This record gives sequence, C-alpha cells and structure tokens, in this order.
Amino acid sequence: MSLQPLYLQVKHHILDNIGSGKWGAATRVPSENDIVRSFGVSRMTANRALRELRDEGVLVRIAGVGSFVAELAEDFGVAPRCELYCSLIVHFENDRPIQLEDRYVLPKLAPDYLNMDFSRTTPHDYLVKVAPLQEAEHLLRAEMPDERTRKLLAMKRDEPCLVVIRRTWTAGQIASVARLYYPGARYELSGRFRP
Amino acid sequence: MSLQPLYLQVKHHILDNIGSGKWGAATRVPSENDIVRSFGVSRMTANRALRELRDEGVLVRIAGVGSFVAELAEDFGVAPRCELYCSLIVHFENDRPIQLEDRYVLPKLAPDYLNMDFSRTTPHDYLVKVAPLQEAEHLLRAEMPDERTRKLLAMKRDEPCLVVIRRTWTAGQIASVARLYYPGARYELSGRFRP
DNA sequence: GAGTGGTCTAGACCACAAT
DNA sequence: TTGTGGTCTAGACCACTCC
Repeated sequence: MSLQPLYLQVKHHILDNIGSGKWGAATRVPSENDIVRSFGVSRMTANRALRELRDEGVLVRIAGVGSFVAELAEDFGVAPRCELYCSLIVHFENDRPIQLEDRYVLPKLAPDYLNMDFSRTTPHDYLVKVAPLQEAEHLLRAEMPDERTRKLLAMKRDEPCLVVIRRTWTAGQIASVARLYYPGARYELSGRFRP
Repeated sequence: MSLQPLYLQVKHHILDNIGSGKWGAATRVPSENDIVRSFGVSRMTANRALRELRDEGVLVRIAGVGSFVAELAEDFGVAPRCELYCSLIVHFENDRPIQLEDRYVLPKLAPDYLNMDFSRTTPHDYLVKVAPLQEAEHLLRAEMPDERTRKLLAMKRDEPCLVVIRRTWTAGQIASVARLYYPGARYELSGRFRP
C-alpha cells in the first residue's frame, strides 16, 4: 500500500526527475490534469503537489501556460514573469577589479534605477535612500566563477569566488537581490577578536 | 466584494492578531472548525490557511490538540514536539568569556551527545564526526542579550551581541541548531582585502 | 475554444489527544 | 465519545493564454 500521502508521492516523482537531471531548468512538467490522469488522484491533490513545489521555489507556474522547472527563481525567489531592473558593475581599487556586483531591483520600489549614474552613487546607497530597508539577508558561498565573471574580475582559471548573495526587503517584499563576487584570493571574510 | 482569496483573508486575520501582540507565543488559535463557522468558509479553505501558516513557521499544529502560535519553531524550524538534546557552553580565552554556545541537536543523529565531554571535544567537532554534514546555513544578527546571556559573557548593560545562528543539515533534515553569542565589543566579523 | 493554473465547496475517512 | 488535524475526492467557477 501507499506509505506516503499521495501529494508527497507526486512531489517526489517530480523532484526525482529534476534531481536526476532528466528535467533540467525551464523544462515543462506535467500539468495538473496530466497528473490526475497518470496518478489517478483528484485535481486538488495534483494542485497541492505542484503548488507546494512552487512555494518551495522548485517550480514556476504560469496560469494559462503551464508549470516549469525554476531557474532564476531558485536563487532569487522573485515572482515569475516579474519585470526587473538589472545592473552589472565592476568595482575597482587602484585599477584592480575587486568586486563584481550583479544586482536585480524591483522597478516599483526604485523607478529611477535605470537613470542613475552609479559612478557617483552606489546602487546600495541609492536603494537605501529611496526604499526604506526592512530586512536584509546575506548568504555566503564559494563558487567557481563562470567565464564572464572570471574575465571581469581578471581572475586566473581554477580560482574560486567568494559570493555574497544579498537580498533586501521593503514593505514585506523583496526589493533587490545582489550577487557580489569577490576574487577568492584577494578577499577574505574573517572573524577576529579584539584584544 | 472580497478582493483577496478567502484563505488569505483567514491568514491575515491570524497574522494581524499575532502581529498586534494580542495572540502571543503559545496562544491557541481558532481550530479549523472554528474558522469554518466564523468565516463561513469550507474546511479545506480553513485547513489551507492554517497549514500554510504552519509551513511558514508561524504556527505549530498538533493533531488531536490544536494550533498554536509558534515560539521555538520560529527561530529553529524544527518539528513540533520533537525531542532535542541541548547544550549550553561558555567558551573562554584567557579567563575571559568570548562565546556562548546554545546548541540543539537531533538525538537520532547524535545519540551519544549527552554523554560527551565537551571540555575535550567541541560539539561542532563531535557532530561533524558522527553526522555527515550535508548543508550549513549561517545567519548573522545583532541582538541585545537577555540577562542570562549578558551575565555569562560578562557584558555591560546596553552592550549588544553579535549572534550567529548556525543550522546544519544531515540526510535532508536539520541535524543541529546553534546560536553563538559574541560580545559585540569584543568581536567583529569583517571583510578585508589582501593587498 | 481548449487548456492552464487559482480558488472553493461539501462532503468523506483516518489517526490521534483529551475526557 | 468528541474534537483535533491530515488527507482526499469529484465536482465547480474563474481569469488567463494560446491558437
């Protein structure tokens, strides 16, 4: 007999296909009605499975279109089909690139973002000014940079990046997502005691 | 008419009561049947509202008992009614307290935890040994310490703490949650460039 | 018009807690 | 025995997209 609830069986079936690589990013997954037919469950059960996977950032669902394996959504957690402003800035210190800032901003909260001169004001300073910061989350990772990032930061091959993913919330919603890439060999984040 | 879906109206009603302080931690919230009666919705709709609040860590629900405003669950994200091992350790450096480690561990993954001598091995070292680390999440906060923490760390009044909340995953589930308190004036986490 | 997801209902059965 | 949450069904209506 079925040990697990039906909606979990459906979820696991989809997660298995994603985990094995069979369904890559942006792959279309079966619709609710497909699942009703293939699993013999009710549509509410199929809906719950797909809805929870969407809430967990695994799927992006578009009414009238279908459900798809998430890509952007996975890291950024923003709404599907949401229009975003984007900036890509390399910060220098004495002619050496020290940071690549890849930033996405919710237009509603910073409508002038695309007209700003970011050689004078940093995106961060501008955002703090126009959007009252409610919450910020920081995530640290070590990653191998892609080619573009590697070149922009003048890094050697096989050199890892320190990545800070910074998400800020304003008025209960994500206002901006920034990925800050630091050359691993030129930057470190450390804990230190003051004597 | 109603601009928002019914399940969202129910969620907001509960969140408003929690946000206003009217329903504090551990307060019992209306049952599904209560909501069916008071809102005039179906039980599935009431269930969805309460279930999503549970999934978001706002409520703890116990079958046969009721739904309650979460307390522990909020920060720690562990299962309700789950038995945990707990350790509270003050780390010293030259007779000065430099860290308070408040750690919760899933018994299943570290059954010998309570018998360990943590003056010889740190909990972290022990856990890494017995539970293969799958994922770790770090969260940084500045907090005013409570009285206990303040005294254990020999801090002045009005001195803030740097708090690291560290959660580790093993085999897909949370293995341990640690809150590491550092005296704000004696510790800093800093970004630094290597020239 | 056909298919999609989003929501909702009015029932149902179950395991479980409290009494 | 009663009430709780956990799950599930077979319908339904809606807004939306694509053709």
